[in-house]
Amino acid sequence: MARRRGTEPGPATISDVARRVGVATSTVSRALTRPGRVSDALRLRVLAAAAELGYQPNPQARSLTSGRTGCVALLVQDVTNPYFCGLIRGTQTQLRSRGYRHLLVDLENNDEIEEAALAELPSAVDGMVVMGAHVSDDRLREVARRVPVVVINRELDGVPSVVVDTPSALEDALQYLVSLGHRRIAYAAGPKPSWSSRKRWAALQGAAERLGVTCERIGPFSPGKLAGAAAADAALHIGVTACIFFNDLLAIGALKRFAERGVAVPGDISVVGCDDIFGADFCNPPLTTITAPTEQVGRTATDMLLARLHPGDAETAALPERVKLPAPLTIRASVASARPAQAEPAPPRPAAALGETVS
Amino acid sequence: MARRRGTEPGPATISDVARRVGVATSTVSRALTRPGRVSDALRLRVLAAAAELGYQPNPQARSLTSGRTGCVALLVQDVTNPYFCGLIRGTQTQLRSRGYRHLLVDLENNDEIEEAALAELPSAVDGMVVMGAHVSDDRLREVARRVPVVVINRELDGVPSVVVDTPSALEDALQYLVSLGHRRIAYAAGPKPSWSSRKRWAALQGAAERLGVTCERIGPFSPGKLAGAAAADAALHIGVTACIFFNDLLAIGALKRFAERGVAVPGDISVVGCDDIFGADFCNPPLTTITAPTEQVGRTATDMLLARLHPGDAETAALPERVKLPAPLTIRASVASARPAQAEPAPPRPAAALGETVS
DNA sequence: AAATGGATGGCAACCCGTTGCCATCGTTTG
DNA sequence: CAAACGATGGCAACGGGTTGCCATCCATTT
Repeated sequence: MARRRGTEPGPATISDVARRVGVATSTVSRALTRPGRVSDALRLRVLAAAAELGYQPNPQARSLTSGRTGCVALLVQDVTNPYFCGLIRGTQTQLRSRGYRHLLVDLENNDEIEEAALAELPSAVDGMVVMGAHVSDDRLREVARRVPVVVINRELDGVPSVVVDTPSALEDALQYLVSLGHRRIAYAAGPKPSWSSRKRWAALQGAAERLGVTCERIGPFSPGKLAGAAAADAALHIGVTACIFFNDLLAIGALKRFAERGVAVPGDISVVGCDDIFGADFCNPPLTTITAPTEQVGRTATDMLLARLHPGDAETAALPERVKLPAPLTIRASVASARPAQAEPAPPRPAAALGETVS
Repeated sequence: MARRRGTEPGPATISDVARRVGVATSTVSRALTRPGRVSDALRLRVLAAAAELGYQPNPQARSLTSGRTGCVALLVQDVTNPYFCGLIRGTQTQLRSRGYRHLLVDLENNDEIEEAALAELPSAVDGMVVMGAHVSDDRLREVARRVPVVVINRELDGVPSVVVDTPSALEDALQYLVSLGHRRIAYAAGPKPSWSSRKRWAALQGAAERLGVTCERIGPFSPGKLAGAAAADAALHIGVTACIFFNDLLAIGALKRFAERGVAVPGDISVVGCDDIFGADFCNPPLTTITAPTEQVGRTATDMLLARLHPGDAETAALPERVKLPAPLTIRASVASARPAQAEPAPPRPAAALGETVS
């Protein structure tokens, strides 16, 4: 191990400061972390000495005794998906303001990585905000017993959660489509294990029944632009006049596929997405979608976590166990009235030039 | 401090394992970290006991003696900008594969946050990958003396760097525009302190001179979609037939503004972006842009950092100090031939000169 | 004047691993 | 058969702070 040489190498330690001031290390420690525990005069001398020496407490040493690491982990399914940008920002902002550092873990949509992260992180962080699709509810509860956890877009007993109320907005969206004359509508589902996708589908089913229209499920599709092409083909195949997609990525991928096949959006088919990710407002046509307040989700989840980390703090006191954030339906140009009734589903038109606007 | 109660609460420690096996903690430590230093028989017994107790070494304690934290920080200007998604992914992948954790710091395009991060992080991480616009070269060098640093998209002596060779591609882009008949071209610059924007502008100036066309600079603009509207207006104001934007965000913002003002792209004005961010391929019209290999940038920068953290490792040995990654010009629909003769007196360059430059 | 008590600072144990050095023991070598 | 040596495991000192508990000291209170 590297021993202290005569001259002082590495960064200043607490005992350097103590020596300088002529007090015990314990006193320096208290001067820095327990304001009020030492006299003001002494505290100022300690602060001055610390500043002179450029002293910075060693976070590792501090966390060894305190048991706290000053780190909070955010687990996201796929950083490549712009949906998560807002989430990251919201989390980041709140953590910084409370002096925490932010460990980011990209699960790369991979269940092994997800499980590995869930197994190893609890010993390295003070808390976790988890948005993972593969882990089971039970396993998540188990992890939550080891370290404070807040889950996003999933609800389970015993673990605080923040969810976006996309399902309610989907009911609005369906009603909106029906009001425009659509009767046969499809839902392009997300991945099998996705809690969100199941909830969305359940809401749509219920609403379709109430409204007396058919809503068929197609998929599951993996939530990427590529799968959007498959979803588009499937929607065309069953001959619906409108399709609601599990998320915008899928919808945007479908938009491209429709254009390739010469199917006009919204002329031949109306498209609704979910989440309102970056790009949903400038794709072609701009997407009617459900706007998820992702940054607020990140902020809220982080606040809830911090409240559990510091019980008794006024700032974050009295946050409920479960938060459901409203998500407005954002109307853009990808939805229009259903075309007058047809006997047969629309046959694909001859392929148009890529990117050509069919309107 | 929470003392051990009779029953064992918290996670198992090394001395729990030692007691179980009936050896000293030092022996357990060596059995786990110095294969060969203890007999195989004993090592197996230790491993078995550790597994039974679910023992996980405490990362904090470990880093206290070793001096290494197992964390690497990535500093990005603005996580809200999808440009950084690829960067994050690339960094994340490499770090994970080498057993490091990933601290993400969003600088929120704010110089105070940037400086605070640069001041505090060195004591908390083993190394940093920095993509920050506000910090000065000198300050960065100073930080790099405290902790290994790799910078992205900036070159300075003494600090390893990874840059995207957008400037070269911009020269190609300019030549491409000229070959299509454009003579008056604008460059919408990024933020003043941006190293990248300066380099891009320098490359364009040089190329414009060689090609005998005018390239005017407008801006600086902050790199967001909103500023894109201002940039669009400025480009229209000076009456160019093509505009190259500092980045795609700006270009996409401009696209929207052009549409609002009834200016056809590429009919009335051609648009070129930089970076090929998420959305550049499905905006309207799809953007001709320069594709930055962001994920590769993240991977390369991380590899370079790890090479410095583990000198003598075969895997990452022999990486140069400076890496420049090529960025192809990606042609989409936002560029077209300049409209025939305008009121503006185009310099009478013979078309022949153009033919030669078309590649 | 004695008793009570709050403010202040020091001592030393402790958090959990890591590692330099030494003791022991069995084995190989001359 | 003794000297030398390699393999193996233990002791204890760290690393850099934090905190329970105690000793002082001075100021009230009665």
